[in-house]
Parts: sequence; structure tokens; C-alpha cells
Amino acid sequence: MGEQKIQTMEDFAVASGISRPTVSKFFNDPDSVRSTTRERIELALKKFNYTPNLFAVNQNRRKTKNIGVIVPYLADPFFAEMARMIERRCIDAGYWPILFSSHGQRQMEIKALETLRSLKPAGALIAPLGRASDLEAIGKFAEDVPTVAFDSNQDIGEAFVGSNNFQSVSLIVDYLCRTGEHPCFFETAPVNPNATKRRAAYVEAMESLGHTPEIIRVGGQSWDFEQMGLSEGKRLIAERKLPTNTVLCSNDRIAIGLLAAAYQMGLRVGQGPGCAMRIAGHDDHPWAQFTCPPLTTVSQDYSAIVDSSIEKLFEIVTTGAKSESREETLFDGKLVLRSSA
Amino acid sequence: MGEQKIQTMEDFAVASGISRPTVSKFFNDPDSVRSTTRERIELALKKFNYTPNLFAVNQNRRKTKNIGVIVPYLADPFFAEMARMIERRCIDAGYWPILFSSHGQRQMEIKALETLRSLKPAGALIAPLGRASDLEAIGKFAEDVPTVAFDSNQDIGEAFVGSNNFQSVSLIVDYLCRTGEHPCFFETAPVNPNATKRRAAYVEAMESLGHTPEIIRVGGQSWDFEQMGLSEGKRLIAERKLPTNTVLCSNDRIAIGLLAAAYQMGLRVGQGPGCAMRIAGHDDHPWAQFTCPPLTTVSQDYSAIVDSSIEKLFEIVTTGAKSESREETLFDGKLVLRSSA
DNA sequence: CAATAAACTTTACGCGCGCAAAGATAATTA
DNA sequence: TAATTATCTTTGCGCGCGTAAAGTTTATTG
Repeated sequence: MGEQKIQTMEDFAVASGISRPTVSKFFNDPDSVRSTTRERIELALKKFNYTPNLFAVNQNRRKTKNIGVIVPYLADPFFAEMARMIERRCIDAGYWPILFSSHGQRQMEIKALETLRSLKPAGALIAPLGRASDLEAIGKFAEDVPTVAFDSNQDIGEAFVGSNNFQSVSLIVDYLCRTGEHPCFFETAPVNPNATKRRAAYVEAMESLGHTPEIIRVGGQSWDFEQMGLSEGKRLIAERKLPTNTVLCSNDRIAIGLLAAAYQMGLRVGQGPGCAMRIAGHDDHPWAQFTCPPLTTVSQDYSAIVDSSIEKLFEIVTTGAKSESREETLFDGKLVLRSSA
Repeated sequence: MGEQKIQTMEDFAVASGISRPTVSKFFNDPDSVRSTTRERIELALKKFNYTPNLFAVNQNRRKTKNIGVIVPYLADPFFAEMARMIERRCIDAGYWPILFSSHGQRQMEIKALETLRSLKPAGALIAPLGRASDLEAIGKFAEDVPTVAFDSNQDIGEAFVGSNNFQSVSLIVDYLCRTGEHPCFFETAPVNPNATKRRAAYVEAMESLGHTPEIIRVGGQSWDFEQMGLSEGKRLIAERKLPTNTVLCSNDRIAIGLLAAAYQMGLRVGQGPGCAMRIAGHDDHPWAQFTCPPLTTVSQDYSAIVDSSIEKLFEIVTTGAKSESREETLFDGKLVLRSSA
């Protein structure tokens, strides 16, 4: 080998002694050709190491095998982890995942949609930015491309898969009220419906337990949750503005910042005696087990959300069935008791 | 608008009253057409919202505008952050970044290379897995595609950009020795040359200061650094196996795990009186400022590394100059003093 | 204003492959 | 063995665009 440079499928077909259309058929679905033929092609494949030109392939296919994935913020391990799972599922199903991160910015999300559209994907999995999203742009995109939304429910796409915030928040509010002083709710300006729903869920849960909800909102809309938790947390502690000794944070990343604030202000966090406050989060973020103290939180069922949204998407993609009603699938959270609350 | 569906460049050219080749020219470089023409096209662009088919574009271009980016582990905010910067730079330069994560797995890295190759990228920025990498595969890839390696120096590609581990480690070893008990070195089985170099640098720095290096290696090769820092840290503390009260960790993620271990074992970490041990890390990881206590570490100059590697790559891509010698650029680290050591 | 240069239009080809149709060959069944 | 079916080969078109060449218009210069 080596002397003959296999560049095109034509070359490869000649070299392997099989006609090009059959080779083409093989690459689209190896099981669609006779086993003897398949073996001959696979043999030649090992010998010549040819890969079809992805651009030529996708230009001509009626529908491509591309799956677009857009997450709002890839530097958040939560989304990084989801992306990892999604990529794996796509590849296993013979699709090619293309990952975009909006990096928390409206313009980036729009850009990602544009780029994605020009890739003529078979489908898309989108976790919208939320408030910052151009819903109209996403909506238009979803008209042309089968789209499943996850994480943040913005009424776009054929279906939504996410967490049942009302269930999960009431779970942890119940727990906190049962085991100590009732919690106040610590949040940043809501970046997406999850944040809004969690606050509403907190209010509802508190009221149903006969407590007065107390909400502390800090800062503006930003994805630097830890930073805001830390700086605003320090300020609140210094000014003694926390209404109760128990703080339920809108998400784990805020809680991580608040934990650092408490530490730096010399406040011991936990349930035991000698502890000045309790801090709880929401999500069961990958880092939550490494905080000091380890963070009590409610888990989001990452893998269930990924599995379900992928499944939903493939269903829409393969059947081509535009469902008449937008389906919403919510997964329950589970209480993750560690020592911070 | 709306009634006329602009699908092809032909359609768009007709609709905007400009010939297709000129439109094509515009999309390749807006500055290559007369300003009056450019304005007319941009006007039509707003009106019709057309984007060229990326597959068709890239199929025909001599060299594509794709830049492949492969990072070893995207769930690590360090790489997520680098990837974010790289993406931005590429887009600003008119390139299209395609991001892959090896997810810590050899097979994924190989797969990413294969996929990337079929995208005929103009260039590639690769942070190799390290030990787990198929160096031969990357090497072959780099023969065909202009490649710059970063983060982990595996002798592949036209150039390497990374951190000067000897400088940075000796910096923090000096500091630690100067301000307290000399440090032992806490590492997992090295996943890449950085880890190996840091250990060597530690040994060298210690010896030059007249101290005996003491290395603690735990666990196997894995990217779950925090987990290993935590579990092995707890064990070491329980069994009183730490030779000194000062621990320099091979990277911040291990340090984060060890901090959690110390906390859970009731050990106070920091420099002050009443502190049982000091813990330092390496990298100035995005989370390092939110640990309890905040982590003293050495920064890697993320943005310098990104800038330099991008610059290097564009230089190679544009000039097409295969340099005779592989250039290595190392950036110095800076001491980041927080309160953990 | 004419002369030159720059930018444009028209025309045409080719990239590498998907895909369809018709005929040839191989595997399966009766 | 003949008939049926599955799979293959041959042939050829077209996807949407890059790009080149030749001719035409517009802007710049003297």
C-alpha cells in the first residue's frame, strides 16, 4: 500500500473491487449489504484507511446524520457532563454530534443556531440560555429542524425534558423545615425558567408548611454563580442580612460560593452543634461532594434527562412525526443528604 | 419576504441583484468586494437571512475554514475555559472551530481524530490525553493537518505551547519552604507529561534547597482527580501517612479533593496558628478561589497559552510553512497566594 | 476627457458523493 | 434444474458551491 492514494470513494471502490454505489450503501448502513460484500469492504478498509468526505456525504443526503447540541454554558461541569453523555449516545446511534456552547451570551446562541442550521442537522438538542435567549430565533429554527429542548423549558421544540422543580424544591424545603430553622431562598436574578420555578416552588412549599417565604435576591443576570454567591454572601453575612440560619440556594453553584463566603467569614456550616448556619443547594452538581462541608442538595437525574431527550429526539427524527402537542417530561429529584444542612 | 424561499446562493444572488460569483466572493471575504456591493449584499442578507450551505462550501474550498479542537476532558473547567477562549479566537478570525472532547478515553481521542480528518480542517489544536494517547495516530494526523499541541507536550505537531512546569513548581516549592515546613508532593499516577515534569521539578527544587523530596503517589491513572484526592487523602490522614504538614498537589483538582478530605477529617487547613496543615495546588483552576480555605496555587497563564497557540497555528496555516524544528513555547506561572498555604 | 485599473457579469466546469433506474449476477426457494 | 428473489454493477444525473476565463461595466488616474 502507500503508492496508491485512495482519496475518493471511486478510488476505494476500484481498490476493493466493489462498485461505488454498493460501497456508498455500505457506508450508509453496513448491514444493508451482503455479509460477504461487507467483509470484503471491511478488509479493504483496514488496508487503505479511507473515510468518506463528510462534506460531500452530507451535502447529498436527504437528511444528514448530524445532531446539533447547544448548551448554555460549557464551563459549567453540569452541562459538560450532559454534553458528554449526549455525545456518547449520538455516536452509539450512528449520529454525529456537533457541540456548541452559548457561553452565556445571547449572540453566541444565535450564532450557534445559524451555524447549526447551515449544517442541515437531522435534529437538535437545545438547552436554551433562558432569559437571554432569542426565543423567536430558536422557534424558527425548531420549525425547520426537529428539536428537543432540555434543562430549561422555554416552550420551544417538539418536546421538553427536564427536572420537576416543584417536586424537588418542596422535597428539600420539607427536609430543611423538619430538621431545623426554616430556610430562606438565596437566588441571583433568574436566568431561566428553572430559577423562576424554583423560587415559586419554594414559596409554595413554605406557605403550605405555614411559614413565611423569605427571598434574597442578589446581583444581576450572570452565569458567574459562584462569584456572586461568594461576594454577595460575604456582604450579607457581614451586614447580618440573612433572615434565618438556613439558606436554600437556587442552585449548587451559588451554594458553593456561599459556602466559601461563610468559611471566609468564620461561620461554621452544618447541622451539628457549633454550626452557625445551614446551606443547601439544588442540582447535585459534580462538585457538590467536594465542598467543605459536603453540600446537601437535591439531585437532578442527569442521565435520565439525557436518555429521555435523546430517545424523544430519535423518535421524532426517525418517524418524522411532528406531534400535535408539545410533550413535557419531568424527572423527580432525590434528596442528597450530606453535611451542610 | 417569506414567499420567496432563498435556499441556494443562486437564489440569493438573484434576489439581491448581484451575480453569484460575486456573492461567493463576498462570503469568502466581505472586504474583497466593493463597498457599495457589500452594502447591497448585506442589505439583502438582512432581508432574506440566507446562509451558505456549509457542506457545499467546504467541499469545494481548497482549504476549509475549519479548525479542529481536541481537549482531553471537557468536564474539567480548565479545558472548558480554554476551549471557550479558543472558539472565540477562531470565530473572530473567520474560522469555524469544531470542538471534540476525548473524555479521558483513548478510543474517543482516536475517533475524534478520524472525524476531524474527514472534515479536512485547515488546522488543529490538540491537547493530547497524554499517556493514554495513541501518539502514532496523532502523529499521522499531524503529518496531514497543520497541528499545534497545547497543554500536554507529547512531541506531536508543528509546535507546542504550554506551561513552564519547572519554573512554576520551583516557585511554589520555594514559597512553601520559606514560609513553613517543607512540602511533600501529592500525585496520582501521571496521566501526561505535565504530571511527570511537575514531580521532577518538585524533586529538583527540593534538592536545590537541601531538602529531601517526599512523594506520595495514590491510585491509578484516572481523570477523577478530586475523587482520588478525597478518598486517598482521608486514608492518608487517618493513617497519619503524610510525612509533613505541607502538601503540594500535582494539580488543583487533587488539591480540592484533599481539602475536602482534611475538612472531613477535622483538620484545619491554612497558614495561621491552629491550622494543622497547609495545602497548595497547581494551575489556578477556576474553582480554586471558591475552596475552603481558598487555594494557594500557581497559575497557568490560560489566555497566553491560548493566544500563543492560536497565533502559531494561524501562522502555519496561512504561510503553509512546515517549520524544520518543532517550536516549544512555555509560559511562566505566577504564585497565587490565598489562604490554604 | 481618455486611459488604465479595479471590480463586476456571464459562462462553464468540477468537487465527491447520494441516489435512482435498468440490467446482470448471485443466493434462495420450489 | 428452473423460477424467484436479493443483491450487485453500470450508467448517469444532480446537490450547492468554488473557481477560472473571458468579456463588460465602473472607478480611478493622468
